[in-house]
Amino acid sequence: MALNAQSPLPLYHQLAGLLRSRIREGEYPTGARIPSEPELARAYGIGRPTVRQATDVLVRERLLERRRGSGTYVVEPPERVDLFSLAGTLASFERSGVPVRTAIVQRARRLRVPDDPEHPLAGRDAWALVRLSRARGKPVLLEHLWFDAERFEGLDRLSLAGRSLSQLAHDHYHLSAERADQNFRVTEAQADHAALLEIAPATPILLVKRSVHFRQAPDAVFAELRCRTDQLVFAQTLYQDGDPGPEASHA
Amino acid sequence: MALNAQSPLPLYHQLAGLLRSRIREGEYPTGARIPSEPELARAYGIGRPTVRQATDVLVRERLLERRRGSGTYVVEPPERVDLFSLAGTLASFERSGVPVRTAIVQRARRLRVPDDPEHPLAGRDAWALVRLSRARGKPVLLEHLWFDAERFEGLDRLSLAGRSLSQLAHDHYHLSAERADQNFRVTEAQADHAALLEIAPATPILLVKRSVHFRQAPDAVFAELRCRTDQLVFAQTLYQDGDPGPEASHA
DNA sequence: CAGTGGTCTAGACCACTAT
DNA sequence: TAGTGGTCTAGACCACTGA
Repeated sequence: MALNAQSPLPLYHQLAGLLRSRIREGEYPTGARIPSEPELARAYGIGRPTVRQATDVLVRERLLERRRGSGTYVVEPPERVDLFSLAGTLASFERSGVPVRTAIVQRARRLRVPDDPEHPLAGRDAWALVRLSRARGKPVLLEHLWFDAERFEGLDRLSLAGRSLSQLAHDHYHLSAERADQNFRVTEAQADHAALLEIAPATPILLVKRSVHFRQAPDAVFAELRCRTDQLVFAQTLYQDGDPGPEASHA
Repeated sequence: MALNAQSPLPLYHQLAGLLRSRIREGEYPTGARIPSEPELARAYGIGRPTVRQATDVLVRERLLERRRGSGTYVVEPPERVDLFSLAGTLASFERSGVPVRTAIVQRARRLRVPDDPEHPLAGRDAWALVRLSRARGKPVLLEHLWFDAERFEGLDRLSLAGRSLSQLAHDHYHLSAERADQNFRVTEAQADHAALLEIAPATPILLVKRSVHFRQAPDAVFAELRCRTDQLVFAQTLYQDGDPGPEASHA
């Protein structure tokens, strides 16, 4: 439970991780106030600036929120964009009462990715799998995913059902997604995709191509998402980076 | 040029602004190294932690990049998502050699926004305007924009042509966009929209509805973007918030 | 090797919130 | 008024980069 000053991992990072898991495990539930900065500093025998550095990380992750004069609080559900799917969207639907169920259509198999100028893994070995998500009994999202075979050694032996793939990448491979490039186009569904999505062939659907970048490995994951926007509206929230917001308003 | 310790604006924020304008004005061009942290601290008579706090802001804005042992450098063009349009996309096309031209289709006029559950300004007064963007001579993006009339008092008297609307909001109204919610659907173009986009009526297009939130004013801007993805692929980059990245790799 | 950013301490004063 | 977060100082040691 204590922090290790000898560890190569900085103290503020250790503390951030500690607080993060306490929040996830419910010790500090949503809306709760975490111990004050001086308290944490005393408790862990570190300086207050180091405590702030740790909570800074979590504030930027939108897990914590500071209220001057009052305390630091655990914030409402993250509502983050999940870079591995449109799961951010789907999760928000779950909350609104519409359950979303995701099933594996095709288990992970290793293959050589064929040539495709838009596919960052083209010509390399990858694990490929296909998932289908349903809401209100209707299929709404078909995902084709490719994972760099070297980076994700042994992916086929992991159980993927019902697990967040970004969580999996983090826990099993110590990879954290940093950035994703994606683009949007309207296309007509191919016959096989249409069948899975239960629509007529050539029905226009939303096609999103997404490339996920990790700090240690750019372009390690690629995904094609096909969305039935007649059944589910796909949403996201964008945050403008930068200013944590100064205390005073400008004159 | 000096910092003012009496100002209600924090020192680190003043310094961040100073550095930001020097970068914009070309004093520190792309790729250049800015003065070291100790140098800046000496030059402005402040502590090094305060200098770091200032450059932290710019690092999060992706304007600066730190290289340990070497220095802090001005980073390649921002490539940010412009919350007022798909201009991030369009700008990147500009760089790739495809010029994009935007014209006002309908000048700003004040109106009462009709009822619409998806329109955050419904029932309130707003400035409404319409823009059309072309690439390679073909229309690719039709934007309907609504600005809260109270927040954007006098918007009709400003010249909007060729100006970034987020720059305008910042310069004239001291509003900086913080967050945007948006959703994506495939729809069939209405007759009037189809005419402007030079496509057949009922052609499927991408419809993006976006609500822009400011620190001081949530939901002050709303936009409907209609995109011809057959001509231009709409792209964006998402950044995972959080970790600035610790120094050491984990064991 | 000198200089850089990365981390950390031990204080300090302030504006603000809750009571 | 006591406690909170917001800002700031003046140091320190370290790992790393580049000449």
